[in-house]
Amino acid sequence: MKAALDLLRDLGVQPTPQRIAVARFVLRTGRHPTADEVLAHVRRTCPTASRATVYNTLNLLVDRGLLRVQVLRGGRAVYDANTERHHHFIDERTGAIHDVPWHAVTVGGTAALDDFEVRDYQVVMRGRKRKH
Amino acid sequence: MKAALDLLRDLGVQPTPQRIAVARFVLRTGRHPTADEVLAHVRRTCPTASRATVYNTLNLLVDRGLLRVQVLRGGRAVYDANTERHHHFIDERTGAIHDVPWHAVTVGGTAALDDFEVRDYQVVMRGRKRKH
DNA sequence: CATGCACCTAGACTATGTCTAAAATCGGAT
DNA sequence: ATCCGATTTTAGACATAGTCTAGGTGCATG
Repeated sequence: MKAALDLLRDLGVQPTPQRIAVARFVLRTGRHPTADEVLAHVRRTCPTASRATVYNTLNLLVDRGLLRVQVLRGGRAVYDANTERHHHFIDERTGAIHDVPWHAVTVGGTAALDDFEVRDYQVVMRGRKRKH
Repeated sequence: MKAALDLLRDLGVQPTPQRIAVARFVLRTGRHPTADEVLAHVRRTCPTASRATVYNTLNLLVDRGLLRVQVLRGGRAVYDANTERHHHFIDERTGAIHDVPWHAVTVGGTAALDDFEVRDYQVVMRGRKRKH
């Protein structure tokens, strides 16, 4: 994983401390943080960071394709650094969201739907994460 | 489809005019209305109906299993009278949500996931509805 | 130093949904 | 019919997520 600094530069975006802090956190974590979780984390190194800046930066990264946004956890938007196609598993107990690799699940029949031209899809699963 | 009045009685719930109006609309429409759409419709016959009552009644029907709630359309909850298992197709242009019959799409591999015990799942598709 | 530009901040604003206190209504007992 | 307690409804306050705006800061350039 490239440094957040370089990633921002590659986008032609000024690498301000606020943007670096957002990018560092959200692109490295394997979790699926909400905007407020990002804000809370960014404030640890950048205490005056505002809500608007965090949202602006997240939306910027989404626009540029480095990040995906999904409305999953009870109607809140979560940001997902995994931009490859994948499915999602939501733990009923904890609310945690886990990525499921694309090829772990097979889906058939979407091309045969008469009424719908399917351009994208994903499987959203719910249940319990197994302990090992 | 039974009358809304009888459905409410079967649930052991007092069939007030407000509840009947909510149930009639939401259980009969094939669309996937948001709470505000339900409220707007209910007010046509029951102009003083309040937001709280609509939410209370919708949540009641969800608890009793007559209705499903999904967070789909841009983070808003939509209510779905189709409580059978089915998938969803979201039209990118209009935002309209369409039901896709369970057997129109096949999903495999969910049982073989090592880390997750999948209790329920659905395929969420996006694209364009075909015109006929 | 003055100007302009990109950025950031605080807070106002909107929208969805929940909660509360008080008013209205219901059903049963008299 | 009337009273009473329980349920329901209402209006509005509140909570939360997210967007927008006005103003301020800092930096580069002339």
